[in-house]
Amino acid sequence: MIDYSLLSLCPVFRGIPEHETRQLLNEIHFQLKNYEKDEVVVLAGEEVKHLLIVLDGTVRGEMIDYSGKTVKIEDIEAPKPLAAAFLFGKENRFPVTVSANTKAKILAIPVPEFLKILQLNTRVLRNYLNSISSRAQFLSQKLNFLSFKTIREKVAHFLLQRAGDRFHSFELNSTQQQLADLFGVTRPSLARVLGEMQTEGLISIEKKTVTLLDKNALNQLLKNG
Amino acid sequence: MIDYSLLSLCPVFRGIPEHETRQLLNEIHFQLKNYEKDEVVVLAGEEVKHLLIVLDGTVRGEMIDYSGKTVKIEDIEAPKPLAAAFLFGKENRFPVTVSANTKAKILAIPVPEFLKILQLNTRVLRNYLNSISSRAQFLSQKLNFLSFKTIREKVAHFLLQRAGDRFHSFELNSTQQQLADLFGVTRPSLARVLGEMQTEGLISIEKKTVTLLDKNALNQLLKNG
DNA sequence: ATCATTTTGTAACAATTGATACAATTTACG
DNA sequence: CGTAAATTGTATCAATTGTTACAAAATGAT
Repeated sequence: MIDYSLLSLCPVFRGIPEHETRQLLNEIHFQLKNYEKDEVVVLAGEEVKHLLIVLDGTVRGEMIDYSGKTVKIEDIEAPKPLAAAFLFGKENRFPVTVSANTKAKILAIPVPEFLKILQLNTRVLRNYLNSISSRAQFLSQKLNFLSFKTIREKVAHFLLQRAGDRFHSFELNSTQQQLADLFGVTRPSLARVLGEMQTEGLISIEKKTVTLLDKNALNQLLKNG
Repeated sequence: MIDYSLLSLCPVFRGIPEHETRQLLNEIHFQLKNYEKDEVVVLAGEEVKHLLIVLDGTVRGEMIDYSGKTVKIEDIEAPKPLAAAFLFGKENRFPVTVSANTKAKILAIPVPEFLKILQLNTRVLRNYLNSISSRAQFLSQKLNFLSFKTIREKVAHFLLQRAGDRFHSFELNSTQQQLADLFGVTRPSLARVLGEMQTEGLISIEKKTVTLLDKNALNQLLKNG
């Protein structure tokens, strides 16, 4: 019924031998649900009572705006979990409405049963902790980055991080456009700031090599932000 | 040696009877470390190998900027954990250097031992999962909020969220200044946008009562952002 | 009710960034 | 090497927001 070799590709069960996964699932209650194309899997706002893992087919998450219309779409394929980050915490409700893109099979493990698994198997526990921790760290970094308001600050932060403690120059392996997208600004605006920083003697750019000429001044830019 | 009643006030051991906590700690290896005032507890960049819980005194986390100077300070008091969010995940290194503000006593539980506790006690597991999940959810919300670039978008999002699906008006219990701080903008800029929205017939403000006159238009603002 | 304090509305100007366009330079590839 | 494509530098103008200042309105305390 369940393709256990597929499950071991899922972030939660990664690195766990097939027979061990089979054994784990034997110890607990779970449900296998089949959905037809375009059938609704969960509604936004519904309480998250199960860990849902897509075993077959793909599903889509649709944001509903405040007037009730569909906005954004994100696809989730097998064998990915559906709401792994919302199983616990204060607001454990689905942020999106999920519908099946195709015929889909979904494994639903009730939260208390999943807790049992976490306590039975150290590897699953580590996998799960790692995945939500990584997510929190990723969000934290991104948030920290967004806290810099001006382009100058973002660039200074980026340059200093890339150079690290020891070095004063490094190779830039992305284009200005990619950088601009990362910063959420337009390409000409980024180029303007880079140009200004060069004329001010803060940095120098030679082809793809960036050299930091005045690290203290760059740091100063961050403090006064 | 350890004040177990204090430990039960710590987020990780919340709601666990004193004798149970004592029993749990008996099952594992841990260390109790004493620090003198201004002694360094951990260095930024060091790998996180233990869950650290402040049992006595207070410590401070100091960000080190790229030139090696101290920047920001955050105080952590007993009985709070030190790096609970960085025990797992890809980048499990301390983001800050931590020093003792006063004489301090710190409980250090090695990560593998903490994993044991998580598997022994469901309540501790739930506590810990809830705390890092809540953190991720909080960050996610904040990030989502910051994704709105213009003040109009931020205001529209805020208004629609506050009103919810059903209502068209609500009481504002904060001042414009507080709202402006929340949005990360200046007070006059916020007032300007609120004024514009009123003349455009999107909202009306009467004292502290905000009424949404055109929810569809407000939603439209978010989509085209 | 009156007065001091806080909050809000508004205006003028500066600073920053976005949008668009185009030339100069670099890169990739035959 | 030479040419097409991609990337970068730069300019101009519009839009948004910040800064500063001050008056109007609301609030709170006496």
